[in-house]
Amino acid sequence: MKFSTKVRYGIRAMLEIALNQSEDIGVFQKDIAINQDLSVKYLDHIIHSLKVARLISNTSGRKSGYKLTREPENISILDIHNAFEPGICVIDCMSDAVKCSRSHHCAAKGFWGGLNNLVIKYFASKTLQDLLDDQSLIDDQVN
Amino acid sequence: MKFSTKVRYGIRAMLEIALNQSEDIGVFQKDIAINQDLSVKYLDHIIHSLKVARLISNTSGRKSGYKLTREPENISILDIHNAFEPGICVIDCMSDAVKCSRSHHCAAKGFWGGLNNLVIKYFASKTLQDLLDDQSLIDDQVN
DNA sequence: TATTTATCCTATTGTTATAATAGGACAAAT
DNA sequence: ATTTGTCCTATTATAACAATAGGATAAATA
Repeated sequence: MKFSTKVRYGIRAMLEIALNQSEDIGVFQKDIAINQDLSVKYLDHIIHSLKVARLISNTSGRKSGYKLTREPENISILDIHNAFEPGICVIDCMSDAVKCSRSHHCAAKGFWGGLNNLVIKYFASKTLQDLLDDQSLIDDQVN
Repeated sequence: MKFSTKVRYGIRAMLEIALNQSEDIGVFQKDIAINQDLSVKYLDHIIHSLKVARLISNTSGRKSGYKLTREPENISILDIHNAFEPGICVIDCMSDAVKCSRSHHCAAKGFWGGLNNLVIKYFASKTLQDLLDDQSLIDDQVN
């Protein structure tokens, strides 16, 4: 059970934008790549997904940089996750397209369903602002 | 984020044994395969892992069938999970073999760590007996 | 003792999802 | 006119996982 690299990088990219955006200018893809040790090319895909999900934008085109479309406290980690995945689903027979013929008399179904709900709830409860607060604590410790 | 087929089948195999074992005789691999729609050959691997983890045994050799080594209320789903996986680890940098050089100043670390603990706690809190109880409820509904 | 057969063991193949790279088009800024 | 940050699509690598396969072993039983 592992979360994908895209989700992990997506969170880091969002953090990077949140930390470095300012009123007049956003954050360049290149700078995100440098600060987060990612290839600019690979970051292409990450940025694209975040844009499609309308979590970031670069309204005035090139050279404007990327900014968050909402306040960090209004962006949940579930929002970020779902920019890359169709949703949270710990096993296939949890999804709508149920294949398992035994699902109606499956004793394990309740167990997996409970886990799925737990994970969704956790992702939904944490916001980008929470991670920014964590970042502040870390930075304080260093200084 | 998906749990492996082996873990899912492992839980089902354990349920099958718990439901059908008796004082004098255990459950045959072949019968588990038939009842759970799995190939006998694939079940080989599942059974092997469960044996190595000492969750089941067939002490008197062939024809004795498999029995649980402990009471269902003393077997957690985490025990079953860990018969197939080295442990629960939602992202690689959670593992002991930490590769990520940014881990000491990573703002996302707390988020992932919290999730990891949550999932472990859930797996540890549920026992095979809980699933047997669920099974009883399901069976009651049918009758 | 020969045969059956459930289990045991190891190797191999098939399959899929993911990670990452690559090449170039486009359009705004200078 | 040229630069360059972004945009778009295709392709390749890679690795983990799912599943099959073939045969060895040893206990039961005929």
